[in-house]
Amino acid sequence: MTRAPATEKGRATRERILQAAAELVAEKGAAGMSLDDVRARTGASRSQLYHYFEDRNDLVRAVIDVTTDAVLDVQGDLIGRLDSWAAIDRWFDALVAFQVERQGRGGCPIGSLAGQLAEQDAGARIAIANGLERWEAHLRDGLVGMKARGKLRKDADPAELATATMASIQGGLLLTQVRRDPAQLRIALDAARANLHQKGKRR
Amino acid sequence: MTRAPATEKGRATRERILQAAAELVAEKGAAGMSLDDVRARTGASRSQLYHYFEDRNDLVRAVIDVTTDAVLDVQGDLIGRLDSWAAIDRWFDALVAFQVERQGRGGCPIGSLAGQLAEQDAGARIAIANGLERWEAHLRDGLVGMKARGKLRKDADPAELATATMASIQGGLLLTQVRRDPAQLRIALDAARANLHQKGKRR
DNA sequence: CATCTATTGGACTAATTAGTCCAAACTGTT
DNA sequence: AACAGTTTGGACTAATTAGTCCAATAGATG
Repeated sequence: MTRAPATEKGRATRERILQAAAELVAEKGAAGMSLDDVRARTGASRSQLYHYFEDRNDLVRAVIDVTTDAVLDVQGDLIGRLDSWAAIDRWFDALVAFQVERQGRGGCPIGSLAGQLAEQDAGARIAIANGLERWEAHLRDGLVGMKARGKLRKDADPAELATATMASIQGGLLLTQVRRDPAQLRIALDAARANLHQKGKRR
Repeated sequence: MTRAPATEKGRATRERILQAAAELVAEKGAAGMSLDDVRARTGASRSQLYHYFEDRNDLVRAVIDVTTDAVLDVQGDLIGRLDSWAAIDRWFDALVAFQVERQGRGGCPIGSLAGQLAEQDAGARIAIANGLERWEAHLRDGLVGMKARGKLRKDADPAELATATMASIQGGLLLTQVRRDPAQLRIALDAARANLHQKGKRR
């Protein structure tokens, strides 16, 4: 049978494979990651790949989860308490700073996978949706808290605000990636911030 | 030599190949489109592919351009005169309606290619950037006109507003695609609209 | 130690891939 | 009809791909 490692050694092997696969997907895209690449980078044998993963798709889906973990991890504390304007500003600034550092390369590691996999593999699409949901939940929770403390107008809908903000983030990252210009994300986030502050309900 | 067809017949062949390639990229992703797929769908021989295109990458880049044409074309008149609130609302409504019709599938044909190609092929990245720029230019032009006619506040920056709006569109489409829920785009566009109306300058 | 399971090596298959090349067929021009 | 350039057919190469299978080894457990 495949899948869950029973020993510590097995767990380490699985981890090694998964880590290498995630790197390769980030470097060469999901379609560009080959099992031979993974083997070359880890020294693992074919048997090991198929011992810990059903098949290629299973590995890719695991990569999505591990990539989500990494994205949330890199945002660290910032994302944990998004319940004040100052915290949100710090978070936005960090997102932009990260893109400046990377010179606009790479886009969103999760969002990029959407275009690559959403229409090709239903399981992958769900995994990506889950990843984005985990992300969005942090913001939504923060906004709920802010509303409770009267920092948001009374008829504001934290869920919708969180969604609109995520859209600005993803779109801003996409434009940043394609144009190699972090200012694109800055502009999108400034607009997202204004929308959060927005006082009047529309539509 | 390759490239430009000299006769009408040649032009038709090139067009047939390009059309099939664009369909296949839309269906199976850029990496999933194989030259044999194109051959099968068009009945073209290998020589024909390499007669009209340098290589696979050249074909993909041509697909990007033709896809951009199609995206702008489908938005037809709506996109030509985005110089009133009513026109913008009609445009947004049409974008959402289109996603409802497609049940949230597919995302943005251009934006999806970004995640697939931006980091793998510099030429493709440029082509995508050009495509998005052509799109954004329509909105920017409309906003410039609105500002001239006093429909936008005096210190509004049409270029930045257009960029922020494009980010909302792309992000909204990405969320719609991943979640199979056109309401995601609706929410993003409502926020974009509010931002366009925005009176106060921030930052 | 004996045994059972987890882990690993690696040969092998079968299919698909992009790209090259040469000769044939077609088309318009003189 | 003869010629020149364009277009086409398709065999061929060389590389890469995911996946299967069997036997060997390592490690834990009684």
